[in-house]
Amino acid sequence: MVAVMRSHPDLPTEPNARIGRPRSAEADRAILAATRAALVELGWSKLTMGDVATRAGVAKTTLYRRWAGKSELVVDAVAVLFDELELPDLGSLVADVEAMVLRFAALLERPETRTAMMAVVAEATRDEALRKRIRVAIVDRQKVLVLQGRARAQARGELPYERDPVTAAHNADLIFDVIAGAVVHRTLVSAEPVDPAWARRFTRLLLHGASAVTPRP
Amino acid sequence: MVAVMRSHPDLPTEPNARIGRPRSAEADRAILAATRAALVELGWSKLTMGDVATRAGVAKTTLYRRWAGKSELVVDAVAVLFDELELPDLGSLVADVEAMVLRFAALLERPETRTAMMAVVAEATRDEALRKRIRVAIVDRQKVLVLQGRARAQARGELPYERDPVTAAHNADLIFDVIAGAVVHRTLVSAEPVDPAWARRFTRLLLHGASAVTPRP
DNA sequence: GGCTTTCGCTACGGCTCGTAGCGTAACTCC
DNA sequence: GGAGTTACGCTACGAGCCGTAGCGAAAGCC
Repeated sequence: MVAVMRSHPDLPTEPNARIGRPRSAEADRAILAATRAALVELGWSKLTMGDVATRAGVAKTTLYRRWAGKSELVVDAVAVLFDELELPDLGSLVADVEAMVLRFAALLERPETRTAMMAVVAEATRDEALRKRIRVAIVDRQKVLVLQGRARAQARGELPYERDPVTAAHNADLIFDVIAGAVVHRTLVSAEPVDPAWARRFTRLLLHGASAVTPRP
Repeated sequence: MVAVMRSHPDLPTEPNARIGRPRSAEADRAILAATRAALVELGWSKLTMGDVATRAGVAKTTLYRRWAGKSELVVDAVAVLFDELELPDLGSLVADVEAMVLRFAALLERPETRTAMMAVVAEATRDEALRKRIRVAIVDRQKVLVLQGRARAQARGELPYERDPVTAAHNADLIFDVIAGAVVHRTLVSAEPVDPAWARRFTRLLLHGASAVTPRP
């Protein structure tokens, strides 16, 4: 997540231990924290590199030595928040999904992530490198949770084991897009809260389908 | 969709027929078209008001007389594209949903919408007025399609009629967030194509649930 | 001590923003 | 036809941010 834009890769010496003055890890910490603070106070669009540098007590040039621009910086600043996400084990697939939805939504409702996520994804539509950065720093880590949840549910006998690995991967990707997409859309586009009642309705829909949301009399 | 920021509402005379030089409808057309062209060529972040004005053959001040800023302008410019969305009647709920998903995805894969949608939603997280503008200009019109689809499916006997109107509204909102959210997430975050195969898998999941994506032997 | 890299600082050209001020054009009401 | 009102194109401007260059000093390796 750190260590970006080094002038030239490790050709001369062995991979670890480069020469010259090392980069201050403390500065990294301060910059990322300052970025999150600025996101909360100003939001994505009014956040400027100069302001972040001032908040962090660092020169503006130091920022540009490590991050190519605002988008890359914000991705790294927000990514650590997603690392706190964990899949709870509540004994049943329904309970696990519901809890996961609520945790994910709580994260998206924080002002930092709320204003940052959509913005960086928007930037990424025209920037392949940024897209990859978002994927490895944020998206892929969430997708792991889906895989964990499925494995648990299969062990419990709540979901069938898939024989074809291609189908299995397809299903995992699909379910991930549905869960993340629905929560994001509800939170950021519809701008309505993801409360326990919504999580319950959504989970019911996800597991049993639209035909079952209102059971026939 | 037009007619914004008029200096004072129609107090003196009757509602229609205001005094003074009327606004050029041709200019509106040219500006919105220029905005879409700029979105395609430059993308959201590099689009500037001055550039749009030049493309449209209009003075920059004319833009600011009608739109408060970039976000509002782009919302209106993209909104007309969503008006082309229609719900096909293919005889079954499955076929209708699949077709709708593909049409919606095709719209999101266009360069104009691709770069614009996420960006304006990101701006809207800190701007209630902009959020409302997006809702009435884009979101609510799509939600109607869900209501249409449900009505048809109910008439066909594919979905149960809901007695409680509150539950009915909840379900419609939920299904809307799931469909739109999943397609948007797949297209813009996962950055993978929504092809007929994906649409089929998604529709199956939506209608019958995760327990049914891989039928038990 | 030599070498290399990072750091803070200052300064800069370039771009975009959003507005003000003007004279002119278009339209309505009397 | 004239008076009143609003929209338009144009120019100019201060303000803010961007991203970089150039410097001397600091902090590590050989």
